[in-house]
Amino acid sequence: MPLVDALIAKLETTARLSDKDRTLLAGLPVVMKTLKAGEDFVDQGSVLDQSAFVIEGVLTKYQVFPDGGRQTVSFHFKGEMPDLHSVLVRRMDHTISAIRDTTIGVVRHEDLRAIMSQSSSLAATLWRETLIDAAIFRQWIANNGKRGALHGTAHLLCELVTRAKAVGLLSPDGSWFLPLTQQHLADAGGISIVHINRTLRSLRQSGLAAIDQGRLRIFDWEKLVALAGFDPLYLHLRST
Amino acid sequence: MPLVDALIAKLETTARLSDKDRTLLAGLPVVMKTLKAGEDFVDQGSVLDQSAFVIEGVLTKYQVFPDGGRQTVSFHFKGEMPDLHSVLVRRMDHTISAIRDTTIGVVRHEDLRAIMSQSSSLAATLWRETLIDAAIFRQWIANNGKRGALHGTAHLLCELVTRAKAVGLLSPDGSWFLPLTQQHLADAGGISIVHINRTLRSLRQSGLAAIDQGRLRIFDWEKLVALAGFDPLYLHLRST
DNA sequence: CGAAACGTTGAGCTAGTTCAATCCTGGTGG
DNA sequence: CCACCAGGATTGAACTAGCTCAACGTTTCG
Repeated sequence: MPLVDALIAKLETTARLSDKDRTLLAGLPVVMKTLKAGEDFVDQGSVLDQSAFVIEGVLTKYQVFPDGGRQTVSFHFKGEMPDLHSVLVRRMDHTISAIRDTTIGVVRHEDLRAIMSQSSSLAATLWRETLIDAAIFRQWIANNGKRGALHGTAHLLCELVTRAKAVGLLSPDGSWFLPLTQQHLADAGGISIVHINRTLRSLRQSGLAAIDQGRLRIFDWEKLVALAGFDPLYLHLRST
Repeated sequence: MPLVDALIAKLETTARLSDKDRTLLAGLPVVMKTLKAGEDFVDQGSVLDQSAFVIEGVLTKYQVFPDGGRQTVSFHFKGEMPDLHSVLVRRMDHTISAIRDTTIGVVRHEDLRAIMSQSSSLAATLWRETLIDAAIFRQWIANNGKRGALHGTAHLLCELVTRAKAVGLLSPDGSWFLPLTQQHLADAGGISIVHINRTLRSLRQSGLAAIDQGRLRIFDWEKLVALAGFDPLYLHLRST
């Protein structure tokens, strides 16, 4: 299976691609690269001339503060491009690293620009991806702000499961080998690892969802959605 | 002064516009509209066929939760387009309203698409604007997450002053008639109005900044920046 | 002047933190 | 096969940040 298929499949969860656009994407020169768990591959402050998409694994984007604190601002799964924005905004305000061993496909900005200039609908599709990322950021502002730990964590889980499902990462029984530790969830929510642990316990004890041995199981999707106030509209998935 | 000048001036704070792009923008059909303080002009869930930019006044973007809670996700000043993304992502996941009496310029998506198809550099400039908005969202995730009330509020003030200065909203003495009440700041930070009040008091008592009678005065920019951990890089202003 | 909106403060409560200890679980060397 | 180790998960206890309720002060404006 060609490397770009992960990217194409992801784009098709939110947009309709023309045959021409699919062909242009398929012709994109891609260099495959493997990252070790915990490896940074884009540094805060650096300038890029290439972007990457996830082929297999998980990436995270985070900021580091002067005092050493860390705020995670996104997670990226199969097919997603965490640094697509670097095509137009070259200096990075965050670090991107691999959460576990991850395979990415690297494409040069030059080549991306070339296919976008050949198809304005493809350019629009890529722009639209970054706008959906922005909508996700808006939800995360609420997760870390008004929602508070319990509702915010529930919302995050709803979102991650919905996104993972869209690109076919869930097991047939609906569970998911969630590739995140409690530390990762804590860094995303801006809360302590102790508190994320207690928040997850609360979700488990109310029979909504549980993570055990790395596997996320949703027991009561309706109730979890209600608790989170989750409306998948902002993800703009074609299937919902 | 033509209505679009506010938009053009704002775009030029972050991008270089060609004569052609400036001409295209200047030819954009704009309908001026005035909004009363507190008036919603885009509703959560609605579908738009037009976008707006601020001519004079302030807009805010916020989400409303099932329980009636509210999370503000952005403020918009002169020249900014809070719903530019609606060109590609039509259904709104948030409400936009005027904070005080505000004049906006409304442009049809159709006309925006037309000028973008005539100039790919103009299209890129507009796309880039939405990417900078996304970078601001990332900072707000941190403001409401890891930074906490004091550091997060300091960071927000640094950002707002920097943005206001870029479009010439500061008085000659460096102060600014901040068009936000403590309630607005609280909704942005996801904290209570009582707590924002105490946070501002703390900033005032440490001699960093004070808001009195609607006027924001920065006493010690260096210290405020240090407290906030503010690095204006993410705003991508040409002047810094 | 009076009303409405905004700002300020105290007091008691709740959510979330830090520190520290303990417990799994999976992997590795002998 | 087992002992050991490292990273992650879990818990208790004491502490801090932030919330709610309620009262009161101040500014603005008709």
